[in-house]
Formats: sequence, C-alpha cells, structure tokens
Amino acid sequence: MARAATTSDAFNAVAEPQRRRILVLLKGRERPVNELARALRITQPRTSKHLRVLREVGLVRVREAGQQRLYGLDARGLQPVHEWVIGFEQYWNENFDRLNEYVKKLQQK
Amino acid sequence: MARAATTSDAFNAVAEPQRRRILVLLKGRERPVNELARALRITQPRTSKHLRVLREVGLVRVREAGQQRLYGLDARGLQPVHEWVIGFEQYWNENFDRLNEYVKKLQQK
DNA sequence: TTGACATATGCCGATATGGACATATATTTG
DNA sequence: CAAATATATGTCCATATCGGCATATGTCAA
Repeated sequence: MARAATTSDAFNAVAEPQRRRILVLLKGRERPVNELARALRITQPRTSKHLRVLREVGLVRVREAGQQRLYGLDARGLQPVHEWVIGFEQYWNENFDRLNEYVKKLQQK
Repeated sequence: MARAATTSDAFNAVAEPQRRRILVLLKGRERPVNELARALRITQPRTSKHLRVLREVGLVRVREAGQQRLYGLDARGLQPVHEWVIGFEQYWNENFDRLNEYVKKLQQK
C-alpha cells in the first residue's frame, strides 16, 4: 500500500503548501479559478486539481457563476485538525512552564 | 516533481494517521519503540520508520537507555500547525454566528 | 565470546503524488 | 453558428510514499 490518498481527509489535504495558500486566499471572499492561479503563480490546470482535492474533502464549495466557478471556503473541515493539535498545547508550552517554575523557585530564595 | 517529502515539515509528518497516534501515545511519557509498535499493532520496522520521520521534523527526540531508545514528545513543532489552523476559527464558527444573529433578530421583533 | 534482545536500515513492490501539456467541456458574445 | 473565455480532465513523467521482509547494528548478560 502506498501513502494514504491525499483526498482522504483534511490532514492530508492541508499538507500541501499550495492548498494551504488557496484556503488562505479564500478567507473572506469567493474567487474564480483563474484568479487563484494568478495569485499563486501556478498553472490553471494545477489550480483546478488542487481545488478538486479541497472540494473532495469538503474544505471548499463551488458556485456556478456564468462562465466562471466561484470557490468559497468551508472551514468546518479544519475543526478536527484544530482539535487534534490543540491537544498538544500544554506540551509545547511545557518548556516555558518549566522555566517559569525555575524562576519562581529562585525568587523564593 | 512528486509530492513534497514527508520529512519536509510538521504538516506532512502529521498527515499520516499512525504518526499522529504515535505522538498521542508520547504525551506525558517517553516510550521505547517496541512498546509503541505493540500499542499501534504495527511492525517494529514500520514503527522505527515513522519515528525517523518524526525525528527529522523535530517532533520527537530520542534518548539512549541501555538497550532501548526512549522516544519523547517535542510538541513545539506543532505550534506552526496550530497557528495556521487557528487562523480559520472564525470561519468554521461562521455558520453558528449567522444562526446566532438570526435568532437575535427574531427575538428583537 | 556467545546468545538474546532492541532497534535501525536496505531493498522490493504497488500505488499515489504533483507538475506539464494538450485537450475536452461548458458558457458567453458577436 | 463561430470565436473567445473559463474551467476541468486525461495522459505522461519522475519521484516519494507506506508496507513487508530480511538483515545489519548495537547492547546487555551469562
């Protein structure tokens, strides 16, 4: 078996830098494909493929607007990612906490 | 070019489910490889390889303990991931907010 | 030293990836 | 209808992936 399909979940979808950039660009407002491609300085087909992945994991939705298709953010799929990482918050703060304790001890003396 | 190397950053490292499980297991206490392999029900070589990836992106550190090597969590590398996702919090709450506003409007009438 | 245990690594296979390119499929405009 | 525009898709390539298996490396104990 090879690596889990990129389309399988948000974790995989978001592992790709360009896709992260796309999601950032979609904050606030919808955008057509070509606009995204220009902004990212990548080809249109590549952009469409990234968008497809994002669509399949439900991180974006499409709306037909005449000749173009407007892609919009649907960030709900990012919530599981957030929930997973937040479970480690106390651990990346750990060193800081230890330092704090150390300083406190010093002050008590 | 193929997919970005899994060893390139925390986003990629964490895209693999088994590796996420390893990190969870390492919360709180260090563990030797075999213990992790048993807990995950995967082979020892596979476990070692996942640990290598995690080591290379700096999410775990190793400590020699006689015959075994104890792997410990270093969650600081997860902070960038957290910072990126948290930037979308308002968007996955968006629907909820809209509902809230709607309810408020109804109550005002 | 030899053997038992713990871990890392090398090689293989099947597959998925991202990118480039050409092309198909709409949709609008003249 | 034809041309122009916007987007999606299919094919090809080079490569990286995860997994299994065998094996190398390292450490301890008798």
